[in-house]
This record gives sequence, C-alpha cells and structure tokens, in this order.
Amino acid sequence: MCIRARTLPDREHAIATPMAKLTPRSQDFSEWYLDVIREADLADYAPVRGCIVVKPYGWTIYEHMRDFLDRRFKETGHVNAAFPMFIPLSFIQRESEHVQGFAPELAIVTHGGGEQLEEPLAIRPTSETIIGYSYAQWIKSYRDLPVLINCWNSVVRWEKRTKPFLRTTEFYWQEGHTAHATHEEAIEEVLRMLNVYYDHMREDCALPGIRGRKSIYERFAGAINTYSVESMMGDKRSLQSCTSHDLGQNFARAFEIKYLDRDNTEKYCWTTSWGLSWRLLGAVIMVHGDDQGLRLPPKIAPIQVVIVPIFKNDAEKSAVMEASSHIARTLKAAGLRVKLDDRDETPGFKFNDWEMRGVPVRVEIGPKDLANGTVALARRDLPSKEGKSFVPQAGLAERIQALLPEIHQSLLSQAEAFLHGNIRACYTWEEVKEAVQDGWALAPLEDNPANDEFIRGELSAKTLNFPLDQTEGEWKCVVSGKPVRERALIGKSY
RNA sequence: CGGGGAAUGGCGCAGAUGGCAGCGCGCACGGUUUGGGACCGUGAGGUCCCGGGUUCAAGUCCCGGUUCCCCGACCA
Repeated sequence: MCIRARTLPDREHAIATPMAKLTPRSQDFSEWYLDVIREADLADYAPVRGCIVVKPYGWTIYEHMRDFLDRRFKETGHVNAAFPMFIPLSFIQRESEHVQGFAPELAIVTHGGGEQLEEPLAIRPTSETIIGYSYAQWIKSYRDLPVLINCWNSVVRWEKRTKPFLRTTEFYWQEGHTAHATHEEAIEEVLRMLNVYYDHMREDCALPGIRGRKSIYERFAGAINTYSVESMMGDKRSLQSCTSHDLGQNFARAFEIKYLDRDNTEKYCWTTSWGLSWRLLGAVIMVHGDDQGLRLPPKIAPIQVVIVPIFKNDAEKSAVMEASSHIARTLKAAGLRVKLDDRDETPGFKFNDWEMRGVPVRVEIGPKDLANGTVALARRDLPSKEGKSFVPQAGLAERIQALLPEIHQSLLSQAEAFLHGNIRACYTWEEVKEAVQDGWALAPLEDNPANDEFIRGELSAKTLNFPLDQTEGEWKCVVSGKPVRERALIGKSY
C-alpha cells in the first residue's frame, strides 16, 4: 500500500508542467507534504492504522540525524541502554497524573503464548515507569548519582489522528532518563538537554526554533515543568520538535528511587526525561521543502553530491563517464557522500529526480566541460538558474567542501527569516486573534490552565511555550487581564 | 471520537441507466535519443479495499467493516 496523491485540481498548473508530481505547496500544504514523502521515496503507509514503513532513503536521513544527536549525548556524559517495550499496567498506574495522561493512548497486550495474561502489559508509550523501577534498584548512594542514560527505541501511542512522521501510532525516538541528587542539578540537566536539541536542530538540521517553557496546561503528564523547542513549518503552524521534562520527585516517589546522602539520611532522587522523535524529519521536510521537492541540509543528506553525466553518442559517453568516475572518486576520497547517476535517463529527468530527493549539490559534466576543464555546479538551496555556475574541475572537492556549510547556512537563514517574520508581538486579545490567522502571536499571558482552555476554545490555536528569552516588562494578560511579566507564543500547531 | 470526502495495475485516473476492466505515466525488451522531466515499436502487469447480500449476471445496487485524506475534539 502506498501513499496516494490527489489529482491536481489546478488544471492550468498541470498543463504548464505536465510532469508535475507535487501539489504546489501554496495550494494545499498538507497534500504537498504527503506528495513529497511519496515522491522522494521517504515512506509508505503500513497495513496497520497510523503506522508507516520508512523506506531506505527516509531512514538514512533519520540515521544521520540520530548519529549527530547521539554524539551530542555522549559528549554531555550520557550512555545508552535498553529497557523492555512491555510495561506492567500497574507501573503506569503508579503515578497518578501519568496514568491520566496516557491511559487513552495505551495499546495493551492481554494474551501471550495463547493464554490470557494475569496482568495485562502496556506497550510503552514512554518509559519513565519501567526505567524508574530499575533506577530504584540501581541507586543506593549519593555516589551512584547522577545516572545519565539514553534509549533509542520506539514507542506506541494510540493517536486518533495520524500523519506520516508527525504523529504515528508507533514512532521511533530517543528518550533520556536521568536521576540526580538535587533539584538544581536536575534543572540544569533539563536545560542542558534542551540546548543540546536546539543546537542539533540548528547545526545539523538547519532548523531554527524557539526554546521555552510549556504552560502548566500543556506540560507532560507527571512533570513539574516541561520545556520545548517550537518550530515553524512552511504553513506557519508550529511543530513541537522536542521536549525536556523536570519530573521533580514525582516518579522518584512513585517508584521509590532513593539514595543515602552524605549525612546518612535517605532522600528521593530528582529525575528528568527528554525526547526527540522522527517527527523532526517531518520538520525538515516542512521547513525546507519547496515545490520541486525536498531540500536537505547537507549534514543529514544521504547523498550530498550527485554527478550527472551528459553525452550524445558512444564516443562522448566513454569520455564523459571516465571523467565522471574520476571526479566521483576524488569527491569520495575527500569524504563527501557522492552518487554518480549512470542510469539510462535524460539529464533533465535526473535533475528533477534528484531535486525531488533534496540532494544539496549537483555536478553536471558534458562534452563542453571536458573541453573546458569545467563542470556545472548547481546548489539545491537556490532556484535553478541562480544556483548554477560553471567552475573548474581542479579543486572541485575543496570547493564543494566549502559550499556545503554555505548551503546549510543558507537554509538556516531562510528558515530563520521566515520564523521571525511571522511572529507578531500582540498586547490585546483582538491582536492575538488576528495574528494566529497567519503566524504566531507573542503575547502577555498568565500561566493558568483556564487561559489555555479559553485560547483553545476560541482560536483553534494553543499556547506554544513561554520563550526562555524574555524581554523585561510588565503587561496585562491578553486573556485574563491580570498583570504578568511573561509573554507566550500562541499559534496553530500540529 | 463527531462531520465531510475517497479506495479500480507501481503512481495518477476513467469506467451514465448492472452485461468481456480501460487510459496516461511508470515497468520489461528492441531501436533512435540525451546541457532542465525524449520518442517509436512490442510486451508484462488486476483478490476493482475486505466480508456478506440482491441478481441469470455486481467495479457498478444494498448492509456491515477496514484504511487513507480534510475539518473539529483529543494528544509530550
């Protein structure tokens, strides 16, 4: 079963570009997104509701993202481990807010080996509880702290409304779980990991975002504070790209995660958890993509450079192929991920094909280039003519190595301009109402669940977060009118 | 979970009033081509989403279900 595309209702467009495979982004962003996933060969639907099959090209992008992030976890002192995907139902019920938050989304196993289980097993929607059980056994002394563990796994949440990568029944992610002696240390960890995510997004994925604290209403079930990075998609809706939770002592108390301190008294640990899923790949698609398809940041692109040979006859072919192979070898030796496209297709077809797949750099080599000692160099981040130039073959590897960071920066800058250009400072409810029709509002807000509910009810938008970077000031809450010192981002979201 | 749309070859679609399952693209093979989605010829490819029912006969009509898309509710 495959992801289906719709007919292009825009006939004129279809005639103008008869081979168009994507719904134009401006016409229907949601269809465009699904079209890109299909045409760029990222994923298929699975025969199970809300589940997807991630194809090799899509998975390779995720692998690169994962590897960069994993490196950052290791650099900040974390180690990886694995815990069971089955969680005794009673574990999830131990933390009261946690169970309330997750009960509606649980998948539960009632049978095993042909027999009904004595205690049903939940398939993990997240692992705080089963990891808490282990931590309670592992942690005896202040000398055992902190515990800094990360898991790469998948979790299951029975979502009502799903969308490839953004919200799937099963999704791959990482979840970090740490335990600390003091609340200060735990808070430090929560913010450290928020910044690790923020840096990963910017530096590896060219994705800007706004770091902030979630409102009381929006925070994780069982946390005393949740932080997020909110990203703005191409349709100006927000995507919560990652979260980092200060769990206080809630799970420590529920699972008896205690240590004996220097003063010989027993104390509860302070725990944290933080996660980032393949949803971020959805953000890469929706932030960078255009009407030609994907535009991948070079660091996570499965193929960084594609070489397209051009020739008219056999004589030209052998000369061009020889030069192409040589260049491919040179670029590979320089550490670039290179693909020489020797398929029996026309160059024009290949140009479009690789643009669809988001390859950052294209090298074209034809007879004219052989004569001139040049190649045509095209960059995906700029429109076709603007991004194409003829450069000498000599020093090509160095040139491309220097170009990749430039493309990264260009994608980041474009996204950043879009993000900041679509946030409006608002000071009245009327202004907020108007701003969220076409972007985000930054407005004074009292952190009170009643206000969140009001916003949701009135606007089909929600409180995204209270940005960490706040300007000093005192305003009146746009909902309650009470004096506040903080402003919140409000917008439509995924 | 509520409202609306949809499901026919790998993809996009057509198949009034029930009567031999089709088109474009893609795919395979042969040839001509190749600097922005080439062309000619030949050919392969189908549980018409699933299960019941009506009928001499169901892609088409009726009932039930599944999945996908959109809007809402819900949701780290």
